[in-house]
Amino acid sequence: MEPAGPAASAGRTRPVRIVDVAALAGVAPGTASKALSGSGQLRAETRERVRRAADQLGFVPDGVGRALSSGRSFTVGLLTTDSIGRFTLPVVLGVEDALGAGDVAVLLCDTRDDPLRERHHLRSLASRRVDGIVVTGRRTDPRTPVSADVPVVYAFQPSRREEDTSVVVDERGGAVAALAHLLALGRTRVAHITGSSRHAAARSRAEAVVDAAASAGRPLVVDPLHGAWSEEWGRRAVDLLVRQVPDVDAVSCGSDQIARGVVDRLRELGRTVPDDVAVTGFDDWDVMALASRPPLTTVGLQMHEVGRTAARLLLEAVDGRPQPGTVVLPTHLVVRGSTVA
Amino acid sequence: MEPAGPAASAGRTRPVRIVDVAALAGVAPGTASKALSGSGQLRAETRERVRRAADQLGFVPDGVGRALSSGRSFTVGLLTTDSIGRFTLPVVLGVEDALGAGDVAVLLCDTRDDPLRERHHLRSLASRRVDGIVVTGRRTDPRTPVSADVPVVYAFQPSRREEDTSVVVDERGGAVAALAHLLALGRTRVAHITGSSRHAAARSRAEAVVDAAASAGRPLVVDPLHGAWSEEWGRRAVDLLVRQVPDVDAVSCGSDQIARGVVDRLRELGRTVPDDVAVTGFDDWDVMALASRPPLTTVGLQMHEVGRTAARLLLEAVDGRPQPGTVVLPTHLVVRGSTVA
DNA sequence: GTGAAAGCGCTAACAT
DNA sequence: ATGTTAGCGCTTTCAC
Repeated sequence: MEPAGPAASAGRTRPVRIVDVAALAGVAPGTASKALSGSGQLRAETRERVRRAADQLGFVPDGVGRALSSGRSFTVGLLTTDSIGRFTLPVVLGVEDALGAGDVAVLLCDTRDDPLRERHHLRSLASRRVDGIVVTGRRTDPRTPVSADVPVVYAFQPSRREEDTSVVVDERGGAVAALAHLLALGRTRVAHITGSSRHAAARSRAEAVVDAAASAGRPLVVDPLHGAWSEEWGRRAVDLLVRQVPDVDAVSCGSDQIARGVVDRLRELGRTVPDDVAVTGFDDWDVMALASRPPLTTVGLQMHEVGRTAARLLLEAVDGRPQPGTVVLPTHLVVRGSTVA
Repeated sequence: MEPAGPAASAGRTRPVRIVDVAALAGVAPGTASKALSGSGQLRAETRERVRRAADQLGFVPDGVGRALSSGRSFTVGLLTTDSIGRFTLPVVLGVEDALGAGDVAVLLCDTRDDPLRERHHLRSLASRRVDGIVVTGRRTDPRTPVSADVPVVYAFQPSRREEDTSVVVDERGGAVAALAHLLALGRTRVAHITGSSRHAAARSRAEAVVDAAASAGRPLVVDPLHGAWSEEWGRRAVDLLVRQVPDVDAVSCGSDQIARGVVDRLRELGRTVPDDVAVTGFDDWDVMALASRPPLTTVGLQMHEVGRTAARLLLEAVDGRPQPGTVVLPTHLVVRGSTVA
């Protein structure tokens, strides 16, 4: 098993080990280890000499050996409960970003909502001695906690157990901000169109809008319209809405997809957006928000930041400073043509 | 460092090692190892006894120890050259799918098109002693090969070096199939609207359409219109097109986004799709293809299969059976309402 | 067919 | 401040 693969390119030389570095630098392996890891008490000159030797030989420490002796693998697991999609993707990237910058690597595990697969992956992660696990999922409904022997942080989809560490987005705050924006524009007859009430996201956003509208003295003109998370539903909901409330002048939507359908249908019915009706979306999904005519005012979720924060909290926990509880990250209202001309 | 973390849940017991299993089964550690890995010559009865002991203790072999002694980490790297997106995502999932099913884990590395980051990640992968690397990227332009000491397979975006192993999609074939479909429908005045000619994908698809149209005796009514990969360009291109060729009766598009813009604008101009003008997309991106009115006939790319195939080829190479050269995967024409009523 | 022993490459505790 | 020693958990010769 010496020089095997033909696909190699540059230096297919027997890998350099720390003993080689130590020998070249004229020190003991243990000393070389300390010098390179920055631990222990070494003369600066020695440290430098070892470092140069390592550079010269192109030494890349063997993470496997290190993991075995140190008990830390410098690797974390990233468990996505449903297939990575539009929502989880930025979370994944945020995690990778925050971790990869150090030298912690990320093991990707996709469970596809299958408990069997989840167990399999947790086993696999355990056997690889990961230092911690980030769990993420597309829905916001709290999930059953995973059982692991290492710290776990939940990103976007929180754990049902409150003392676990979760990082979520302030959906209610975002929904309220969008509504406040509409009211500040002088709109008085606002409706809310959103997705299935079986999703916590739809429920909490709708509740927040209803409450905020009521306490502003401008209750919604109709109860929230629940349907699918699709453009098609957005279009259909508009038909229902204008029949009931012909003079509606603002629509707050539960997603950008719905909002795009709403905008399209309003235009087809001869209503001008935003002059006749102002519309807000939710998610700030560029593909929808920017392609819409006019582009959508919407609530940005900063999913990337959710991932980064989760990664940071995980590293803290791995270092023995767990932070139980849920961190709620603020959203960000992005104002575009669907509310102001 | 015994029972440390507070975040754990179920069995925070000192991990079971193979010596424990061996002791319970009444054999030597080496024998237990053989029994569990299925190697060596053992009496079936012994093998079974060890297996039961392992089950009973809930033994999960330590991958780190195993990697160190066996030289194989049962882990591969997944290097995405540009941020994982709509195209690379299914590839990533395909890779994870094909690998995770066995017990090979996937280390996720996102380089964001930054050569420095790429080097950093390659180093990280090398230090973790991955058994191989899958490289993927959103563009189809061949890329500079990566240099690694382990087998590498390129997925979707091929390597510039032909003897490397690459898995790509038959874009030309897909483009030709879409055109053939339009011609079979009896359309005679076909145009092609696509993305920037700086993308290999736009160029090769356009060339294929031009050639196939010409050799079918139905040359395109205008040269391919190159622009952006956006709905907006699709809409604008329609305006240009109908001015030049008022009686155009089919449009082949380089992407679903463009196709959706084309369909929308045609409808706004009073042309019926597909009766007056038939339109084909490319990618089969559900968000666009299904939300379009009518839904798009389009070329499915089977990116998931690209990932799976790449993973399989990588495992072969890791096992000492490299398969140099490029594998071209077929596309799949999905017929919907934008070409047939 | 099974046991004993020697490492894989590194770090950490202890000696010096 | 540096060298020495003893493992981390597993696999893999090589004896028996």
